Amino acid sequence: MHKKFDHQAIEKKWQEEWKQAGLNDVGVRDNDKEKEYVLVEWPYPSGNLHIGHWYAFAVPDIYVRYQRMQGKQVLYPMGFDAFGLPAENAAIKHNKNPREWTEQNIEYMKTQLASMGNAFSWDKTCSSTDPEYFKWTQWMFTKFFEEKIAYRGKGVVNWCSSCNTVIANEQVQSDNTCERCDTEIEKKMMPQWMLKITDFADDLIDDLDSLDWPSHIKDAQRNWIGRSEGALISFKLKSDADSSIEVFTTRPDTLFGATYIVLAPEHEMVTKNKSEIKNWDEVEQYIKTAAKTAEQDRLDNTKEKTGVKLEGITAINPANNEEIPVYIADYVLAGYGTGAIMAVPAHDERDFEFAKKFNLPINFVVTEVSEKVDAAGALLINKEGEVLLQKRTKDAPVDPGLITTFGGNIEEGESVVEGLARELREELELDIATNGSTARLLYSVMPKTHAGKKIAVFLITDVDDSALVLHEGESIVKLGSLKDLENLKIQDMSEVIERLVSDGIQTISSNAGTLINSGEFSGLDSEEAKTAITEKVGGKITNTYRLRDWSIGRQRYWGVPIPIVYDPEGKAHPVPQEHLPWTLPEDVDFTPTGEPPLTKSVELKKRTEDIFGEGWTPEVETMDTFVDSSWYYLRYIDNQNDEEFSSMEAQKKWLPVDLYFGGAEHTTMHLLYSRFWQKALHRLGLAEHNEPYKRRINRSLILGPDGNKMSKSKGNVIDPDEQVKLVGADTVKMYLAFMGPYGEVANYPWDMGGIAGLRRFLERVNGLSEHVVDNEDETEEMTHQIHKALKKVTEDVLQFKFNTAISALMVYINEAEKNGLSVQSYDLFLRALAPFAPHLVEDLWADAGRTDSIHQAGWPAYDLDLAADKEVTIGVQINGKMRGQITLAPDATEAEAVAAVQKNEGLLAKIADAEVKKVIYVPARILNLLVNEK
RNA sequence: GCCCGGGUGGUGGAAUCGGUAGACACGAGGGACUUAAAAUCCCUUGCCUUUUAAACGGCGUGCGGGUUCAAUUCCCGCCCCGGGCACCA
Repeated sequence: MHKKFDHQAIEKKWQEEWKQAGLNDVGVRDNDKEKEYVLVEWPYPSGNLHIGHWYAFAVPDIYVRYQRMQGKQVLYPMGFDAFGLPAENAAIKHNKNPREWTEQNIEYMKTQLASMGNAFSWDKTCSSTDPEYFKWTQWMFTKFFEEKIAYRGKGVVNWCSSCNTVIANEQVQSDNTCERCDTEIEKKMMPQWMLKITDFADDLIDDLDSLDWPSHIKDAQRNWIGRSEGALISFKLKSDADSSIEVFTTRPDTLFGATYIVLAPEHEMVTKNKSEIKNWDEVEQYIKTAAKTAEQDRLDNTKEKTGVKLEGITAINPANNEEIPVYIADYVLAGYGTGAIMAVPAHDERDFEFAKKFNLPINFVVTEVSEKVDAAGALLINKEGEVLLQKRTKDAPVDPGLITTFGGNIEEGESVVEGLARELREELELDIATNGSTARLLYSVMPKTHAGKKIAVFLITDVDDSALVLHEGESIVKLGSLKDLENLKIQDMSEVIERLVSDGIQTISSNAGTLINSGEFSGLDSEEAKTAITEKVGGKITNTYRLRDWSIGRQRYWGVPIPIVYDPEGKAHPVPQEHLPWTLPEDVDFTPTGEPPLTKSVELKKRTEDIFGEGWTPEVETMDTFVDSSWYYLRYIDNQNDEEFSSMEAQKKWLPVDLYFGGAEHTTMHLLYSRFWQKALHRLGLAEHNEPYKRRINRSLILGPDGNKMSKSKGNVIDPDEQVKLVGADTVKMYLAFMGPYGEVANYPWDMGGIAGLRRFLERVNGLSEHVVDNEDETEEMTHQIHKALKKVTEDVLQFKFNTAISALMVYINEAEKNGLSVQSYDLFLRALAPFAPHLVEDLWADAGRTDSIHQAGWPAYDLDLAADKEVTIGVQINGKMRGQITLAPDATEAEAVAAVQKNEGLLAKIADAEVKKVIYVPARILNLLVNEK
């Protein structure tokens, strides 16, 4: 009889034992082994471990323990990201110093973390609030300051009135609210400490190629950085030959079509030219209104365009020297590009909208022509812009405005154009016959896409003398009269355009194509024209980015003080290294007032004057906590070093991080910031590597049992401490690992029944010793089974498919309980389970008389021959239908397979006397017999 | 609108260089043990037709087509869900 599975006793015993033995410390013990740096995001010490922490730390621990057993020296550090608002808010509430609250929480959380029984390298820990840590955060900041990577900028910032601080763009949610407290964000103009992340934008995009990250994370970062390739072009002002407006455009090829200029309302040119502007009152009024309009409303692109013309100011289009008007409009953003655009209404939808409203000229300068046609629908619009027929079916009578399906049925031998032409003619004939059609004048303007495909567009001037334009995908233009649709000929697009324009019809398209109406550049295609035209007008090919510089100043207390002091003239100076850490003063009232709490510190002011002299003042802002976490992986590896933040030697040994597990929410924040930080250090010669993380795995979310995100208000929170007490750490860990593959973009609901299943499994493991037989008494099949399981587990763990790895162990135990397993196999099985259920397995290992730790016993190697199946059952198909199965050696020949069928009565009966024409046999997969049907 | 993912039993999920769909687990149903319950063990469990039962057969991986001896897997079109970006010139 085996002993009871007393998880509480086992966990306590072995956690203590491992700690005593320093089993999980990295130390120097394994210095000669291959290194592997496995990183998980350090937690904020909120004082309570939640199930997400378990998922984040305990599941990767399987991989860590596996690699250690494989003989690697694995660094798996844990620390605390402990600055930030919750501590400060708690401090306000309890009238304590946030440090006290934080340190208490860290101590408590350490005990919770210990309950996981993870193989954390506690000898390599660090915490962001430790002065020995933030001393280096400050030191790096001063280096960045010296190199102008950190600078005092002035700009529009996101202000959260509830947190009483500035927050970064990345921390503003899509509905313009604060990430922390959901308060609506206001825009404020303030001096700001900034980090020049935009300087690294190209590298941040280009170096993604070298990283072994899931492509969706790379895509998200590229998207976030938002590089646009284009040109800067100067437009001279007519009123004042010396001044000009610079615009950014991605389409310099359309310069000849630029019929006006639009500036953002905040553009400096506006106030600078106040005296020139005749309608200043109106302009000023518009600027005021625009400033008041919430960012959100401005971003609502369904809203009708607004703007005001700057009377008295005109610009010269450098391509054709034409005089064009200048507007201000809020659809142009001050913070992107130059805050000014050249408007090309013929080839940009937004400009088109604006031009329509203000009755501005539209010049077509690009056509799309190609030989390829493949249409999916049709649209007919009359002169008034009313939709008469759109994608309608053949049988339905014409119902103006009705949207149904049309087209697509191309008959054999017809080209797509011919087919559509025929169908359209039939439609119209039917229409005229049945309804005495109203569809006399039909025009089409169809720059839209439908389901990702450009759809066909028809243009018909009237029934007797019609023109037809087909237009699809990248390009195509065909023109003909309705009478001879069969004899369509490709004609010059300019003819179509002229006709469209003379008829007052605009067809706008933002696609590339061939230039028309562009002087010497007509006939070039867009790509060639971009550089040629830019060159001609003295413009500059350049990139622009969506990414803004990182504003890191926070007007709160509990953060790293920005190590800057100002001389009596107000010039900023970095605090020299000898005075670091530049600590937080204690004499502060941190009740939020909107003023940084450090402003009122007498101690800080006195310290500054004592060191630097009278009249010197300290910087009173603290740093964004994302700064702290931008370099923690560098500190872990050399956490005792008081000479450097991290020695080159340590960096060479440990970096880059081999594997970084973390949450999807950090994709465009922490992950981007720390890549930037590493690159900045690298540029300064302080870091060995250019990228911090070689491989990244984003994990999914654990949902409540009801399938919703866990939250106190929903009452669906699973408390890990409670679960651990109930079923044990090993069970909780294995259950989390068993839910589904790790690192997928899928969220798993917690299932009470599911966790009970894992507990049952471990109970069976606990009793497995009763099924152990002498080595020579194990069946061949069972020897095969253990090696097969080992192979599967080994392969799956490397791919983070812990769920199927566990499944393989379950399959094995099902067999072992039935058929018995040898002493040898029991040993192998325990070792394979060790990373998953470290406590129980260690205990069973000791029970089996072993005095070493199973975690140092080495990963069980499998024998490929033993793991291979001796025979396989394959499906037999007759004419492609599954009709039975046969069992063969995996490498059986076709003749052997057919012979097996001959011996199978059921299958023979199905073939009967039909003639077998062909045999398709894929060894170990399928046998398909093609026979003549009788 | 653009860019990524993803749709498989009652549930979580297996299986994709095309080759017996539903491993493993949960849940459910039935049985054993028990005075009883819990726990444990055994059996059944994609759907449909038929049947005491089974066999046989048919259908089945979001929908509609296609390629193939063979499609969850490849191709075309569509629908739905999740994530990122978005008046970014």
